[in-house]
Amino acid sequence: MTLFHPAPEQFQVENVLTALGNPTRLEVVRKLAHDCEYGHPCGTLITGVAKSTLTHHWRVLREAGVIRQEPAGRELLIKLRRQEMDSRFPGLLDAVLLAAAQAADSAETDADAEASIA
Amino acid sequence: MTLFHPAPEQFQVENVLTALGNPTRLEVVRKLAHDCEYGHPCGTLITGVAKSTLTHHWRVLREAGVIRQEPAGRELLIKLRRQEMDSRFPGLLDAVLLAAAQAADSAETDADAEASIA
DNA sequence: ACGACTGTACGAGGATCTTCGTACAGTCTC
DNA sequence: GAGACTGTACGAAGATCCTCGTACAGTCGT
Repeated sequence: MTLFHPAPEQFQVENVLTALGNPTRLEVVRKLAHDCEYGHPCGTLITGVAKSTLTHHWRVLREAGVIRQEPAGRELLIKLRRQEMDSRFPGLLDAVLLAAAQAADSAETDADAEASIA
Repeated sequence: MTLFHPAPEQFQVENVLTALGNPTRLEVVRKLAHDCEYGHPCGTLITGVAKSTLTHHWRVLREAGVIRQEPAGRELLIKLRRQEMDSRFPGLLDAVLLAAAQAADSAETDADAEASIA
């Protein structure tokens, strides 16, 4: 049961975009980007989702080249493959993260606006 | 039958990434980016695909905010909404187009390599 | 008005994605 | 070794996506 990690030359734009095009996965990637030095155990990033569902999302992200999963004891530490992604697709990850951050900001602003109305 | 075009504030990252995550649509966007001043009629961008299939792809791209469809006589001219996309998600479209161009290059290199072997 | 043309709308089939529950493999602690 | 823990593998159900054929609306020429 060795997990497949593609080499940077094997990264495909479509796969990366599809992987990041899912709200759950995009949220995970945002959290990982926040402190990308340390790896996070699989179970600590998202709550309220079944384990097997998460496994599915890890697979999609991993096979697109977005994340790396490294065994550490009985856990698998997840890290963003930021450097490799940047070297293959310069600026892509940054642009997506920036866009996602903007979306989160405007969502907060909306919530504030609604709250101030109520 | 007025086609819906979202305002830039309504653009959502997930939709844009999903729209660009499809090979057919990404190819279309690349062609549009090549000369984004002029609009292309719907039928002139891709061949070998059913009309109704194209209509589906135009809808996905349009509702994500990537393209605009303007009536012109009996045709609909398609343009990239590059400026609006850039103002909402800075650098995103450029990064995707760059990545797609790199992918196309490496595909050509692969083809050349295979051809030189054969 | 009529026919040719461009492209959307609708419905259907097949493939893929998302989610879940359950079962299992490895690892850590006692 | 027994039990708790982390996460994958597998199978299934439901939703969504992709593709197509056909039918229709609007426009241009004659």
